[in-house]
Amino acid sequence: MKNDSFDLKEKFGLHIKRLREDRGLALRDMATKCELDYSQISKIENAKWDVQLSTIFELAKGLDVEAKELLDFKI
Amino acid sequence: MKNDSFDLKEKFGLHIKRLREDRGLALRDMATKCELDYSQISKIENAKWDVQLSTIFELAKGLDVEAKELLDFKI
DNA sequence: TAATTTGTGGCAGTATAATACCACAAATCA
DNA sequence: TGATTTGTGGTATTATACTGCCACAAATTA
Repeated sequence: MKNDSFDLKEKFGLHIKRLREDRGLALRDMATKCELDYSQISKIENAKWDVQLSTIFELAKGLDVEAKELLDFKI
Repeated sequence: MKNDSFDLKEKFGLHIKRLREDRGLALRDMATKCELDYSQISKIENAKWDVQLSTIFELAKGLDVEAKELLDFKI
């Protein structure tokens, strides 16, 4: 895996978590809005995975945002 | 894999290819600017892979754009 | 206190992204 | 024409994302 130095996964996970909490969504709520298991989302937020493109688009569905907004954070 | 219906990988690949060609970069040129093999980039452009987050950021380095711009296309 | 909600993390199995090569054909150029 | 550049695709191996489930503790609520 690349980009390990500046901990991309961690920044991404925190960004997702922030967006979710801003919307007052529980993991289980968000999971009902997309094709992801709530435990998956938890793992993503906690930087366990280097998520794939299709997963990013699912997260966007769950958060009602455009996918590109999910990459809008400082690395 | 999710999002199969609207062919996310294909749209993404075409978007990458367009950005690269707009910059007059050959695959081998672009590959020198990031931690990707030129044959990898070819496969991504041709929708062979559901790329990971870290790979998206590498592609962005190779194209001198912000990662979020790589998700800025219509699905 | 009791019941519910919430987040975390474990598990096993499957699919596939990533890596690092290389060969080849077609296009481009000298 | 001959040399170089360019894109495509093959291969074998390794790592890990994903799936779907579930148990648990802590926090929240009634």
